[in-house]
Amino acid sequence: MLINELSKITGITAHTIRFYEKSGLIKGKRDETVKSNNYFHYDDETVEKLELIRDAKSVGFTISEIGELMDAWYNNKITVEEKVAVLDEKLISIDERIKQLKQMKKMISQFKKDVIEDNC
Amino acid sequence: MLINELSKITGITAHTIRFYEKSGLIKGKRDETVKSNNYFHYDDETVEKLELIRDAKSVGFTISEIGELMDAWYNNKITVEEKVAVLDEKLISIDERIKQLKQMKKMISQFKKDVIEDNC
DNA sequence: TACAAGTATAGACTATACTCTAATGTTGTA
DNA sequence: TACAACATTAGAGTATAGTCTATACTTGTA
Repeated sequence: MLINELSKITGITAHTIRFYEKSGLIKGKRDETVKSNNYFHYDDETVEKLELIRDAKSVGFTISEIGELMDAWYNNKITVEEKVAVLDEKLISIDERIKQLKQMKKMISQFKKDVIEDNC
Repeated sequence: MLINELSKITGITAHTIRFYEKSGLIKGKRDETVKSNNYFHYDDETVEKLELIRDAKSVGFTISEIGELMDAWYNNKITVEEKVAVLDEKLISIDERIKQLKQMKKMISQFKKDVIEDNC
C-alpha cells in the first residue's frame, strides 16, 4: 500500500509517517520495476509497527526507545540474548513507572481527602 | 531562603527554578524592607512544591497539568468542588496510564517469550 | 577595598516530536 | 487532455521543557 492508505488505516498522518521513516522506525520499499516514480510501498508489518509505536508512545516511551524495542522484535541481526536484554530493560522501566504512578495516586487521594475534610 | 539554597536543597538548578517561576508553578517573595536588591525569597512550601513538580514530572504530567494540580492543592481562590474535580481528573488519568502500562508489559512479555521459544 | 560568589533579566540555544509549506513530479478520472 | 488527488524532498515552523550566555548589579570575605 502507499502512504495515504497506511495513513487511513492507522490514523497517523502521512507527515508523521514520513517523520517515523526518517527516524528509522519504519521502512517502506520501492518497486524497482516501476521507473516512473519512486513511491514507497508499505506492508502489513508496517501497520503493526505503527500501532506499536502509538501504544509505546502513549505510555511514555521515546522514539529512540521505541526504535530499540522494535529492533529487539523485528530485527534479526541482533542475538536472542541482546533482544531479551532490551525487552527486560523495558519491562523494568515499566514496573518503575507503575510504582511511581501508584505513589502519585496515593498522594493525590490524600490531597483530595484533606481538601474535603478541611472545607466541609 | 534565596535561590541558591533552594537549588541545593531540591537538587534543581537555579535556571530551572527560574523557569518554573516564569511558568507560574512557584512564586518567590521580595523583601520590601530591603531596597538595595530585588532578590527573591523562598519558603519551605516552595521546597515542597518543587518536590511535587519533580514527582509529577516523573510520571509524565506536563508543566500545565502540574500547575492545575498545585492550584487545586495550594490555591485558596478556587472552590472545594473545583479542587476535587481537578484531583479526580488526575486520578482518572493515572489509572488510564497504569492500565496502558500493564498492557504494554503484557505485550513485551509475550515478545520475550516468543523470542526465547523461537530461537532456542 | 578588591574580588569571588551570588542574583536578576532578557534572550539565544538545544532536544524531542512533530507539523506544515513549497516546489516538483505522477497518477487516475471526467 | 485537463486537473484533482497523491507522492517526494528539503527545509521551515511549533510546542514543550529546559539549558545556557551575556550583562549588570549586589553581597560577603580575605
